[in-house]
Amino acid sequence: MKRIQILKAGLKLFVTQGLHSVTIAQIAAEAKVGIGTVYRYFNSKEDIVQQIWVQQKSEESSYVFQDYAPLGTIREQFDFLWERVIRYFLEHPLEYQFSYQFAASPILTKEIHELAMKDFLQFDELYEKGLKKNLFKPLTARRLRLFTFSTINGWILWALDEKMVLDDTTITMFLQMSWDSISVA
Amino acid sequence: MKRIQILKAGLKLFVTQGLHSVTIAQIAAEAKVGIGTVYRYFNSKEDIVQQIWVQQKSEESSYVFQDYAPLGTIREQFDFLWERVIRYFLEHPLEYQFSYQFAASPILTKEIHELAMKDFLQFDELYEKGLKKNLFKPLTARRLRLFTFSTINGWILWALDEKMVLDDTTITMFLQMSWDSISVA
DNA sequence: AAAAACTGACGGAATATTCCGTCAGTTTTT
DNA sequence: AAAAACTGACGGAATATTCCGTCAGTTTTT
Repeated sequence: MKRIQILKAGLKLFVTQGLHSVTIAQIAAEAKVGIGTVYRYFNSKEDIVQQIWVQQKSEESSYVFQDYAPLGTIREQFDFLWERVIRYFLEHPLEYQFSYQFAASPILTKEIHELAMKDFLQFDELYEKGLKKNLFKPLTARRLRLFTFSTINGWILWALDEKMVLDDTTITMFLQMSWDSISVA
Repeated sequence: MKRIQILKAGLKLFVTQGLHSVTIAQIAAEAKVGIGTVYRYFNSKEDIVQQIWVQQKSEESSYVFQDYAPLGTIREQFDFLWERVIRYFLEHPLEYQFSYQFAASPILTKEIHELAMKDFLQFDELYEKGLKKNLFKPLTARRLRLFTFSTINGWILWALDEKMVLDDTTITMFLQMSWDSISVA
């Protein structure tokens, strides 16, 4: 419980103030917890960041894959999953910003990334199936997934930045754009 | 001269170690400059980051728009400019990572972003022309530009990460994907 | 030779981290 | 079943450590 409080507090502060200007004492205060307690659960500020990342990716994937069954056409599955990703981030702007800001941070090792990403590998199965049916441009499943993700990722960034209203029509168009970019003409 | 040395040193250290773990003394050492000298040119670490950003975007845009003349088809202009963007980043991985890592940082204010982005507005003219000819999906020029940029941005991230070999064929395909995502079917 | 630029040792403020007493809850003893 | 002993999470004061930013002395430029 306290551990989660600390993670949430850290996430909020890191996103709004930037890693370097957040002190452990601030995190403790925001989490309504003693400073010592922070050290009971974490070794350092970097450790907190790493654990937020893992926790975060885990929450994301639960949301995305909840009730997911790979039925229907590839396109339907594609839309189902990516729409979930989009909605998750739009509903959790703080978490999104954290995700964006730290994705390329040197604090997160390759090991942490792999650990955190393992739940997202289901995406690759989808792309594999699409490739077999010659729906996609000739890249590996992994690369197609990364491509779609980075597209969506950047798009959400400015959608939040410009406080765009994201109704169903907009999201549908966006999924169409993502699809068009990887599918064969 | 020393100012530029400091900016380059800061960029390198921030990217490889992360903002919070880089000290002014480290930057001074890397730049082969006294600590006091850093304070002669900059007020703080945050100030250094902001000035790196501005400097960086300025170098990028010089590279991208060098010898650019809006001739030929929209598609040709599109390819010309975005290929330049891609090549710039591929040739400057450190600069790319800096750009990626700090794009969403709370250190960079809206003012800094606007200042740094003003040289890239030429892109919007291109998109405006394309919109007039009904080549693109019905979004604003600004949004189409941001969309393409985020696509390319994310793509370069994993290209560098996976140490992909980026020959002309790959770049051509990639430009095709970016084009496909915004053009009308 | 005067002014400007530079250097890096140093003091002290800021911050991280440790350490220990407290106390609510649990287990053992009587 | 009451009392005593035990446990370990917790908080925050104390301490260790880092890091900033200044400034006296030095070098370079004009």
